[in-house]
Amino acid sequence: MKQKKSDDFYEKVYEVVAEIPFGRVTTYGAIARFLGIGGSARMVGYALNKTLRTDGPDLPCHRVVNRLGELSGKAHFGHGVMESLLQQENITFVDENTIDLEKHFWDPSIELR
DNA sequence: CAAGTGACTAGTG
DNA sequence: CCACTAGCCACTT
Repeated sequence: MKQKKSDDFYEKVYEVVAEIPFGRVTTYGAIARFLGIGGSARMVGYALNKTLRTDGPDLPCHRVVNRLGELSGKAHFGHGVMESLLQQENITFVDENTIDLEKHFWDPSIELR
Protein backbone atom coordinates (compact mmCIF):
# COMPACT_ATOMS: atom_id res chain seq x y z
CA MET A 1 0.00 0.00 0.00
CA LYS A 2 1.25 3.36 -1.02
CA GLN A 3 2.46 5.84 1.54
CA LYS A 4 2.38 9.61 1.48
CA LYS A 5 5.69 11.44 1.29
CA SER A 6 5.17 12.74 4.82
CA ASP A 7 4.79 9.19 6.19
CA ASP A 8 8.07 8.24 4.52
CA PHE A 9 9.66 11.24 6.19
CA TYR A 10 8.40 10.19 9.62
CA GLU A 11 10.00 6.77 9.21
CA LYS A 12 13.37 8.34 8.44
CA VAL A 13 13.10 10.51 11.53
CA TYR A 14 12.50 7.41 13.64
CA GLU A 15 15.58 5.71 12.20
CA VAL A 16 17.86 8.65 12.89
CA VAL A 17 16.57 9.30 16.41
CA ALA A 18 16.92 5.60 17.22
CA GLU A 19 20.64 5.86 16.40
CA ILE A 20 21.43 8.73 18.76
CA PRO A 21 24.00 7.30 21.21
CA PHE A 22 23.69 7.33 24.99
CA GLY A 23 24.86 10.62 26.50
CA ARG A 24 24.56 12.52 23.20
CA VAL A 25 21.98 14.90 21.77
CA THR A 26 21.09 16.43 18.43
CA THR A 27 18.80 19.13 17.10
CA TYR A 28 15.66 19.24 14.99
CA GLY A 29 17.50 21.21 12.34
CA ALA A 30 20.39 18.74 12.15
CA ILE A 31 17.98 15.87 11.58
CA ALA A 32 16.00 17.88 9.05
CA ARG A 33 19.12 18.74 7.05
CA PHE A 34 20.32 15.13 7.14
CA LEU A 35 17.00 14.05 5.68
CA GLY A 36 17.19 16.74 3.02
CA ILE A 37 14.35 18.94 4.19
CA GLY A 38 16.45 21.63 5.87
CA GLY A 39 13.74 24.29 6.00
CA SER A 40 11.17 22.07 7.68
CA ALA A 41 12.73 21.40 11.07
CA ARG A 42 9.24 21.85 12.56
CA MET A 43 8.17 18.57 11.02
CA VAL A 44 10.83 16.67 12.96
CA GLY A 45 9.34 17.71 16.27
CA TYR A 46 5.90 17.07 14.90
CA ALA A 47 6.84 13.52 13.93
CA LEU A 48 8.22 12.79 17.40
CA ASN A 49 5.14 14.26 19.05
CA LYS A 50 2.95 11.96 16.99
CA THR A 51 4.85 8.87 18.14
CA LEU A 52 4.45 9.84 21.77
CA ARG A 53 0.73 10.51 21.34
CA THR A 54 -0.21 7.26 19.67
CA ASP A 55 2.49 5.05 18.22
CA GLY A 56 5.61 4.61 20.36
CA PRO A 57 8.65 2.89 18.76
CA ASP A 58 10.80 3.33 21.89
CA LEU A 59 12.60 6.35 20.54
CA PRO A 60 15.00 8.34 22.75
CA CYS A 61 13.20 11.56 21.80
CA HIS A 62 14.59 13.20 24.93
CA ARG A 63 17.94 13.37 23.07
CA VAL A 64 16.49 15.83 20.56
CA VAL A 65 16.56 19.52 21.52
CA ASN A 66 16.36 22.83 19.69
CA ARG A 67 19.36 24.65 18.21
CA LEU A 68 20.15 26.41 21.51
CA GLY A 69 20.11 23.17 23.51
CA GLU A 70 16.79 24.01 25.14
CA LEU A 71 14.41 21.20 26.06
CA SER A 72 11.61 22.53 23.89
CA GLY A 73 9.76 19.21 24.05
CA LYS A 74 9.87 18.53 27.77
CA ALA A 75 6.19 19.35 28.24
CA HIS A 76 5.24 16.35 26.08
CA PHE A 77 7.02 13.86 28.33
CA GLY A 78 5.47 15.05 31.57
CA HIS A 79 7.04 17.62 33.83
CA GLY A 80 10.56 16.75 34.91
CA VAL A 81 10.77 13.55 32.89
CA MET A 82 12.96 14.80 30.05
CA GLU A 83 15.40 16.46 32.44
CA SER A 84 15.71 13.26 34.48
CA LEU A 85 16.34 11.12 31.42
CA LEU A 86 19.11 13.44 30.26
CA GLN A 87 20.69 13.65 33.69
CA GLN A 88 20.72 9.86 33.81
CA GLU A 89 22.90 10.03 30.69
CA ASN A 90 25.39 12.39 32.33
CA ILE A 91 24.30 15.30 30.14
CA THR A 92 25.63 18.64 31.37
CA PHE A 93 23.05 21.37 31.99
CA VAL A 94 23.97 25.02 31.61
CA ASP A 95 20.51 26.07 32.75
CA GLU A 96 17.35 24.49 34.17
CA ASN A 97 15.98 24.09 30.70
CA THR A 98 19.16 24.01 28.65
CA ILE A 99 21.88 21.40 28.11
CA ASP A 100 25.48 21.95 27.00
CA LEU A 101 24.93 21.42 23.29
CA GLU A 102 28.57 22.12 22.40
CA LYS A 103 29.70 19.29 24.63
CA HIS A 104 27.16 16.62 23.65
CA PHE A 105 26.09 17.49 20.10
CA TRP A 106 25.72 14.50 17.78
CA ASP A 107 25.40 15.40 14.09
CA PRO A 108 23.80 12.61 12.01
CA SER A 109 25.29 14.00 8.80
CA ILE A 110 28.77 13.40 10.27
CA GLU A 111 28.42 10.56 12.78
CA LEU A 112 25.75 8.43 11.09
CA ARG A 113 26.68 9.17 7.55
C1' DC B 1 -11.49 25.49 2.19
C1' DA B 2 -9.17 29.66 4.90
C1' DA B 3 -6.95 30.62 9.10
C1' DG B 4 -4.60 29.21 13.13
C1' DT B 5 -1.05 26.38 15.51
C1' DG B 6 3.39 24.31 16.55
C1' DA B 7 8.91 19.67 20.16
C1' DC B 8 12.09 24.97 14.37
C1' DT B 9 15.65 27.87 12.09
C1' DA B 10 18.26 31.49 9.64
C1' DG B 11 18.77 36.28 8.68
C1' DT B 12 18.99 41.15 10.25
C1' DG B 13 19.77 44.69 13.68
C1' DC C 1 21.37 36.00 23.30
C1' DC C 2 17.17 39.34 22.53
C1' DA C 3 13.47 41.14 19.14
C1' DC C 4 11.42 40.73 14.81
C1' DT C 5 10.63 38.72 10.03
C1' DA C 6 10.11 35.22 6.87
C1' DG C 7 10.11 30.45 5.38
C1' DC C 8 8.49 26.02 6.37
C1' DC C 9 4.34 22.30 6.11
C1' DA C 10 1.18 18.75 8.47
C1' DC C 11 -2.63 19.01 11.06
C1' DT C 12 -6.80 21.05 13.39
C1' DT C 13 -10.83 23.98 13.53
